Amino acid sequence: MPSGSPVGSETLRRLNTARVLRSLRDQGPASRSLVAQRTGLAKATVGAIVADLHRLQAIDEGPAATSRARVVAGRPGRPVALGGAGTVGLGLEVNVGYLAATALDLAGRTVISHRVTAHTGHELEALRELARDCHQQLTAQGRRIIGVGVAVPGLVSRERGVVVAAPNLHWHELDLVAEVTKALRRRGVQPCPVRVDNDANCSAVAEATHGAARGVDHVLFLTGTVGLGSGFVVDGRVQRGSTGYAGEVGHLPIGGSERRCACGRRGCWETTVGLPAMLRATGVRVRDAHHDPLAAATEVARRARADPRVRAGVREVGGWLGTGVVTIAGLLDPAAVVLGGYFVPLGSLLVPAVDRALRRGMLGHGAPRCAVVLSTLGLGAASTGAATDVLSDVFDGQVSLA
Amino acid sequence: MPSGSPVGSETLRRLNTARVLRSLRDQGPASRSLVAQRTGLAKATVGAIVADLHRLQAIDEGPAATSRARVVAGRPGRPVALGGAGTVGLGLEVNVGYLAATALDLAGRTVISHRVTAHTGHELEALRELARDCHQQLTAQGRRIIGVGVAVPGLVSRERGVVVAAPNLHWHELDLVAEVTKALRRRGVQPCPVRVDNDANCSAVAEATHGAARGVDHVLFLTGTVGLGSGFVVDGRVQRGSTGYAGEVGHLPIGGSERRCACGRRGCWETTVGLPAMLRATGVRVRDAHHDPLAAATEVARRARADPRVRAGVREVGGWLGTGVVTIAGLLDPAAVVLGGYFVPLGSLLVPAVDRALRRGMLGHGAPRCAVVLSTLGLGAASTGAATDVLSDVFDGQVSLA
DNA sequence: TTGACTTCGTTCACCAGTCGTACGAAACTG
DNA sequence: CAGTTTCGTACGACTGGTGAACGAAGTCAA
Repeated sequence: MPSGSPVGSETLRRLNTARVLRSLRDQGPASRSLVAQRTGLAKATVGAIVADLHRLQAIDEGPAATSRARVVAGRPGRPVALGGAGTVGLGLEVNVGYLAATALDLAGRTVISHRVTAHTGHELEALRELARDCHQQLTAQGRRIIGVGVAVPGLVSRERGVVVAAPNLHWHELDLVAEVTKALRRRGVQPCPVRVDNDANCSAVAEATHGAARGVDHVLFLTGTVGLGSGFVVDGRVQRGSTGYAGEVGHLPIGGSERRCACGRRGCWETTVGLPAMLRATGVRVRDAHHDPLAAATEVARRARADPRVRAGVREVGGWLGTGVVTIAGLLDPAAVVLGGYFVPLGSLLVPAVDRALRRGMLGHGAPRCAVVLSTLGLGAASTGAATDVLSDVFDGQVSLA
Repeated sequence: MPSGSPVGSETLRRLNTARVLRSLRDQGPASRSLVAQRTGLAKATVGAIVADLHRLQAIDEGPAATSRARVVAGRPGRPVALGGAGTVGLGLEVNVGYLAATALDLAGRTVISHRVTAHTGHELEALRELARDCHQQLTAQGRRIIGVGVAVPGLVSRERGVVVAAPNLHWHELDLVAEVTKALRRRGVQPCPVRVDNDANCSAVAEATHGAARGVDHVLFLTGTVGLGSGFVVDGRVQRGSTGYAGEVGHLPIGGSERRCACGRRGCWETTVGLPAMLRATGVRVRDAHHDPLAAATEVARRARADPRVRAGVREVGGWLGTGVVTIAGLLDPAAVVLGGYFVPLGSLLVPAVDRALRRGMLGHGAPRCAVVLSTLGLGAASTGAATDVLSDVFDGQVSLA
């Protein structure tokens, strides 16, 4: 129960502005009068809020509907839609060898989408440069950046803005928020807030908002790489647990494997469903699988089409995947499970396996079964999610646009 | 993201009133001026809010501090404390053969604490009567009942106010909210809102607010009965998942048991840590264990003191309990795990076992380990939690006291 | 005892925000 | 072109929070 800041009348405006924004996002463009109806606010209030948003270039005001489309008599309303040329959230992803950037406007449209490679070991410099470039590009367009989110493959402390440990990048206790903030500092420009998050969490947000599970309230995202990542998103917000370690599923004792895990223990789930386990089960050998899990999985999928033994191997891994999903889904009760990462190329075999496990394993009670779907966002997921997370502060009324 | 109701100025007052109440609850009694400092509100605002609360008998105004206790010069403040004779939340628990009632005031003090037995099959009548009695008793004291929460051993739909299935009570699709509301209806008295919840969820709330994990932000509660119940409480609120089945941990595939479960499948966790499993592992035979798990566990504990083989059995079950806790805690990342139900009498053996499993099983990364503690609330836990849940609407600012 | 000093709680004028009503604007209908 | 319907805004009333000012109620020291 965070104490937050004292509640004055500007909070009221922020909350009601957020109401209007959510209505426009979730129920589509509408006239002021319809928005008033949908939100329960007075017409005058909506008028004032829309005027504010217009001034901030957060919305587009369409022309009156053409006469043929209208049904009733009376003065036609001027439809208002999210968009405008003003406000964006910027999401950045750092990873081994590459970086990605996505900027989204309030309507969820992609304003910037970059992907650059970086020399291993020089990711931080590349990130600083990418952040600067995007910032410059957006401000040159006259846009205001609500905030910057950075997705990192590792453990992060959100409160401190620090990457606690990102082994693949060889980062430890790196104050990434400070780094990026410094990179964006420029004279005459007020600094925009920067935050850090785990890349799987970001991807989860992206899938729950723009991707395969768009609009679903409780979404479990599982991504296969060399290890395993996950994120649980409720109403657009990641559930983090007390220390932020919630969702570190790779090392849960699931699957009863006796193989020793990289973490030093035995029985970790990822020793049965990580990419190495998949390659082992299928007998497929791929060079440099660690550096490109997607290519490796695509190769496995290709071989599986011809070779029944490879298919059987994929199904075996799918079984372990299903076992874990049953446990996690039984505990969290998501409405949808999204599989991402290397699971995607193998989806045609893995999704049915997980689905079957869920059908067998979940308690019935007549509840609607949770859906299993494949990630649709691909490589831009993490940066998209980071940008979305920044924007959701506005839609939640936690932050003012002004 | 629930749409809620439109935000007017009375919402502002509700939110700020909640701020004041939380400050008094979490940081103790204080003068108006200190509350203003703690909440960030203006002195004038706090004065107005306190006046409102006083009028509603939600607070007690103490005398000025005695001169000897004071440190600084200046006019002494009149300390304000939660309490008053006005506002309470009422919690009811139905179970097989007995019912319990707890009424709490805003300070968390127990105003009513009843426990009655009921003939099996007649629990609903007994519940109606108990609700009526408590209601009458409280209104006779001039108290206002914010709401009534009913704890039920079974699956409930909170939105519909319906008990979906409570096998032990032989209830199916029972509209319990309607039943209790009807029982409380009386001419001249405005109806007070009634809600239903699972009993384990209620107990979890109670432990996280008044019990063994008081004040902890993320609390996992596990209660052993014939089966297994759980609840995950974040900042005083139960996490329910998309369909309300979150926390149905008994039938998760944990522990690798091959024994057939009552649900018809194999491998359910409760076949290794439920009361029958404990009796099996220890070789202790108790008559009517199903009807009094606590007595059965107490008998096991007694025998364990003398017989090392019984101790070994308890430890074996403790090991399975630990395995499951590691999985669940790894996923949810609670700051504390509270063991309740039949686990309590066996705590001196089970807590160390679970603790050990956590030490071995959780990823380190230097994070503070999550604590394992025993429930302290005993049989009143569920009704206390139901009452607490009702009151937390006030502390969250979702409901006005007026 | 008394006056200086400090802190508390309230009063008051002001501001921000929402609401309902009224009214002009902008369409359609016949 | 008058009648009708709906849209969007202007305006006054009301609620609630805020800072400044002020009386109240203590302590402290001469």
